[in-house]
Amino acid sequence: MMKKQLIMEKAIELFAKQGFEATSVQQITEHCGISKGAFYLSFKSKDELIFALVDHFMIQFTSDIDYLVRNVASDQNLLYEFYYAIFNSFQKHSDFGKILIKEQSRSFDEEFIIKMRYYDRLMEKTILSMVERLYEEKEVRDTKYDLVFCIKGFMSMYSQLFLFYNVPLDLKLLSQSLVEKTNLLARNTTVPFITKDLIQMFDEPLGEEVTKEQILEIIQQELVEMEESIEQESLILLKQELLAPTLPRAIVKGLVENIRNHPQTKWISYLLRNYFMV
Amino acid sequence: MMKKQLIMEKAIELFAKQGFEATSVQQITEHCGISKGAFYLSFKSKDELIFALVDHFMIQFTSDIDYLVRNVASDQNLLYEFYYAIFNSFQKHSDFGKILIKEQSRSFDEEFIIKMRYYDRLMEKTILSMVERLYEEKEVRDTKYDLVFCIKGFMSMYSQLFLFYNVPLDLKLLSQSLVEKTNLLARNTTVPFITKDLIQMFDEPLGEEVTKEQILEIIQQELVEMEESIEQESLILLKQELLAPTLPRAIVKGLVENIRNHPQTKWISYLLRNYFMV
DNA sequence: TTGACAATTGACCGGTTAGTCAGTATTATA
DNA sequence: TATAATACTGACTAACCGGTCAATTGTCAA
Repeated sequence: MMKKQLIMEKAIELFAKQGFEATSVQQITEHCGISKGAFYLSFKSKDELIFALVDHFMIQFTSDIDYLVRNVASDQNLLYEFYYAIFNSFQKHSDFGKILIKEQSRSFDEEFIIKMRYYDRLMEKTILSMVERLYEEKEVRDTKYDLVFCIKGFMSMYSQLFLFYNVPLDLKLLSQSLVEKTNLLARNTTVPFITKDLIQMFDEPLGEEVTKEQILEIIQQELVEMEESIEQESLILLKQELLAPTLPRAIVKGLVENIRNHPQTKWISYLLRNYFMV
Repeated sequence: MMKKQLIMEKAIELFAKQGFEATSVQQITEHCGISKGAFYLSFKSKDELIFALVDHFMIQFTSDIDYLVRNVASDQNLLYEFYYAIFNSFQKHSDFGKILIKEQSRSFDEEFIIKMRYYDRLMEKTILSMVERLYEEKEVRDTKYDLVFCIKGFMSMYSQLFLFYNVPLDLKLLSQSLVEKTNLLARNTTVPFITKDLIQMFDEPLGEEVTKEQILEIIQQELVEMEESIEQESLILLKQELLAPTLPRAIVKGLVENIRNHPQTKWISYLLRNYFMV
């Protein structure tokens, strides 16, 4: 399974430079120092690779930001921390960001569009919960969907600076600047455009919640590939808890926290956080 | 030359659905009901087709918006008219809009990137001049570049609604909503991020102005393909004026106005408006 | 009706691609 | 060390691509 990692890392570099279509499997394998056949031992097809890449990064990105929004204690700093984390992530994974922008060309690929829309809506959900936490209900009741839209607009607009110019940017100033803009819009907007009705017109309800069985399956799949570690032990305990709840909430929360920083289990941590509501 | 038109129209449909790379010349010609060879009578290559498409639409879009910003009399309405025109155009040409978004995947194609960056900067210039006209210099001196960025962000964010959902949207309300947001940001922002210095770091000076000779060449090229009309007569007079200025400004302005609404001469009208400064 | 010219066709070419598979090398096991 | 299982290789295939050009069809003046 180490090969999978290697291929993904090398493929990102090439995709970012040349785009997905323009990069051949041959090029990737040469860049990895392996044969073409070896590629197909790790991935069933070239498409499976790009999907794996998208999942790998979007899962990390989405669950990191969600964790942050749930766990920054001070309302005062939340918005700042949010923007900072977003752009820090864009900066760190700029190669993947480039791929994401380029591969909007795949927007005719049904599977791809559904996948992206799914992560997009998870992010929207997170932003919305942040907005609802930060501002008075009466203040933003009618305008909060516009606000979410504007925040996403700021994110996408300013992140282009990271992706297309290799200029070192002052993340702190940028975050401050966007905090001010967001607060201005949140506290003074009176003419909303995106109403709840409008949202519902193009948002079919977010696919039914992930079920216990699905989570168990993901856990099982992950367990077979893990070596002995705190994460593995935590995951086993969480699996038992999922089958038959016995542990106190505090312990469950701690276990979920244990697996939060491992890339392979981050997603499970996110799913369990939602499932156990800890 | 009628074939060219036909190919461009049919190609847009296919590109919007499938993307540029994924659409073969064969598919295009089949969709047009012509042979593959006939395609190469109108365009030297597949690339030349996409460049022609980009030029055709971006020229119209850019010069229409620029004309509007220069000619809406009332400052009161300008911003509203601006947004309305933008989204109206996105709605009308949503197929081309989709191509534009998808073909950011061509960002490794040097020629393409330069072309797009050129139109992007023309648009930025227009927006900046609007901002400078609408707001007090002392109010937006330090924040106007951020403001331009935010306006572009609003444009790109909300235009996605037109491109990805076939929902009839209330353009008037949307424009009003964005006017309010823009005014809020313009009048209250105190923490700028994009400074003039930063702009200059990634904006090499906008390519030297188009010269008189270049304009003459474009006019000449256009004249040979034109049938007798007011536009043709105006263009001939403007050509003479360019070679030896004799006419009063009012007449020049009128002649430039005459050729503004013809798709083929719109760009010339834009260039001459800048050249004669009328 | 003829013949010269222009417009149009589609089989064809060289090149590239994703994906396969028979065979080879490596490792683990007994 | 012998055997079995696994990991890996790279030549090969079938399909498709953009682009060409000899052959065919259409047009119109004489």
